[in-house]
Amino acid sequence: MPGLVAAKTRERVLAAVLQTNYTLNSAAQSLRQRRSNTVLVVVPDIGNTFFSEILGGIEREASAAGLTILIGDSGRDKVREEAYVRYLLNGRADGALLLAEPLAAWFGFPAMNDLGIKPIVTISEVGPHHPTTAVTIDNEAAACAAVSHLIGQGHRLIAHLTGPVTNILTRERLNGYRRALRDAGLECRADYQLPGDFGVASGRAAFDLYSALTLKPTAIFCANDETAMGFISSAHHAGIEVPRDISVVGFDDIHFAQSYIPALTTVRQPRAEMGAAGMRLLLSIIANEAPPSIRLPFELILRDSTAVLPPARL
Amino acid sequence: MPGLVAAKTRERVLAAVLQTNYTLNSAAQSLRQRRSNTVLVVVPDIGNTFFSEILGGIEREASAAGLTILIGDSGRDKVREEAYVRYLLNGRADGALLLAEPLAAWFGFPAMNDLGIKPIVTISEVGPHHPTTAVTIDNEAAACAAVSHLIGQGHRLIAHLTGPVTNILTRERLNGYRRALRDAGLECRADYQLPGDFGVASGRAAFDLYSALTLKPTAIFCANDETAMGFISSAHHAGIEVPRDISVVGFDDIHFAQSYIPALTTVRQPRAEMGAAGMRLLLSIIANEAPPSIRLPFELILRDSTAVLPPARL
DNA sequence: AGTCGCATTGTAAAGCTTTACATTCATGAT
DNA sequence: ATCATGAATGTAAAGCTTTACAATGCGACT
Repeated sequence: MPGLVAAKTRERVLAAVLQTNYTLNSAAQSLRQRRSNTVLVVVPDIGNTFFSEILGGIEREASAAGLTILIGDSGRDKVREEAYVRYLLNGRADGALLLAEPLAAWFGFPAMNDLGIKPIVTISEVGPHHPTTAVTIDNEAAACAAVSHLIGQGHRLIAHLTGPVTNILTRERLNGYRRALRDAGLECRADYQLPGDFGVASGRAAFDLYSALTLKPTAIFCANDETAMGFISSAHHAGIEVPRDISVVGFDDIHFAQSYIPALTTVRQPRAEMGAAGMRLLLSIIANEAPPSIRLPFELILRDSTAVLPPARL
Repeated sequence: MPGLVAAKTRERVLAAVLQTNYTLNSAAQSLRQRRSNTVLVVVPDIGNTFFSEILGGIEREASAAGLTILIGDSGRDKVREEAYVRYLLNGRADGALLLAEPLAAWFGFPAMNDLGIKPIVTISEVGPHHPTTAVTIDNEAAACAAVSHLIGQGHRLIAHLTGPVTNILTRERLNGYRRALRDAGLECRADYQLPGDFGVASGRAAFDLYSALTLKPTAIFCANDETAMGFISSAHHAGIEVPRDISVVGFDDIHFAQSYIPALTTVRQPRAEMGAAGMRLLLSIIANEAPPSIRLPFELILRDSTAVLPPARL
């Protein structure tokens, strides 16, 4: 390899390259190398800011490894997600990073299962039916910490605005909520569990349910920040102020949480790091290793949407 | 073509396909077809919610046309954006949709200019130096409408929180702001133009500048919703309430604008439609047509962050 | 009945890069 | 001086699909 090529030869080649506008054709490259140097990232909803920061982490790690990321928006739609499964089978991507609980489709192809190691990593949500290597936080502990904080502030009547029933995160956070109440010897009322779906609108709708309650909760733990904002927004329009009349805790610490009025008390997930860690796991799997799943720490961020319960209201 | 293939032959082939787990290899396909059936979408910041909805529109139109979209986050970084230019040259994408003013790099390759028609469409921002086919709104008129609304509410002292100086949108919206003032015979004070950069933090910083003004504006027109939220958030912490003490108008009508407290008066851009229209333009260019640029209508959305100026304060 | 044309099927090449292998050359050692 | 070893260069094939072209066959028309 010493001389590699003579200087003048190199020069002539480079000149020719410039003249001809020669560039590598990545299709031919992929074909011969039998890999695409691309990883697929499937997000359930690209409009949801929660995923953006994760994508940032993924992107950073991917470009460091010289990989391209192909972002697919499944819209939580089965058919669309199945279309993305094809991307792996077609060789358009070497592996997939799923930002939602993986559908069965990801495991329905022998080609996928033939490999002892599946080039799939799940971030944030881990599926109980089809376990993959995953990056998560301890949602139950986080929810428990959030609710315990409210209890510490003197709240005894604490509602929970849940996520969509089918989602694993919803169940985990609900369990954490229940555990915190139980540990404090508080009652776990069924009518205090308000249904939501992680969307702003469902937060608004939840406020109507709250309004209809005869014994009003003094605090509410929301399954994510968006629903919390929807709830607070509706409350504001009804003359109910946060945290004066009710304390609200969110989940995720999305970008706008700290600029909201009131600034939102919430649980921060290290989203960029989750994305980066997920990508590193995937690279490791593609390199035929079998890395263990990762659980990252969460952090309770105290801001202005929660307050100590005035003694008079106890 | 009548019989095409006999039923039993078809059956046998299909059986073989199943047995062998045969799937089309897209690399080979791209290589032979000399196109990738993929379009590149370059966003300056995937974490910015403004772009999400545009992406949604692009995605919808693309999947209808059987195309894959490859989303690249340039991070407003020249080097990274130049890397994406390669995607076109490499044949990894058949065309590009740019969600920011295109850099010179997009036009630096003969291969690109050789084609009379460049497979590039710009959405939202159109570059004056390197004009491409584009989808825009009339930013100047929109800004003018927003400021005129404030004037109609009795405001005479109206500030403007600008975007980053290098951005074309900043200039257009600033022009609209000035025009509205001029048309109303109002003074256009230099110290009422507060610098921003479309980020929440710059909105916060702008509030400090506002605080330092001796003659306080009674209204402010912000170049986008994020800076408006930053401004309002800081104001709130300082005991200045919107719209009681100052009216605020944003721009973009991002997802959270209506759930903000107060709900934001803002200019709505038809983002999904802008994305869809951009994709249609690109498809048309790829099909070797030369479609004209498109200008879509905007809409002034009146919410709670603006109010009629009390006569006492005139 | 022969020829022409249409339709279908089959075969081969093109598309561009990478990898593997063979060949050549040079250098060092026996 | 010859052989062996290593490096460097050159050649060919592989990777998978699509497209173009040739060939085959059948039916219809003259």
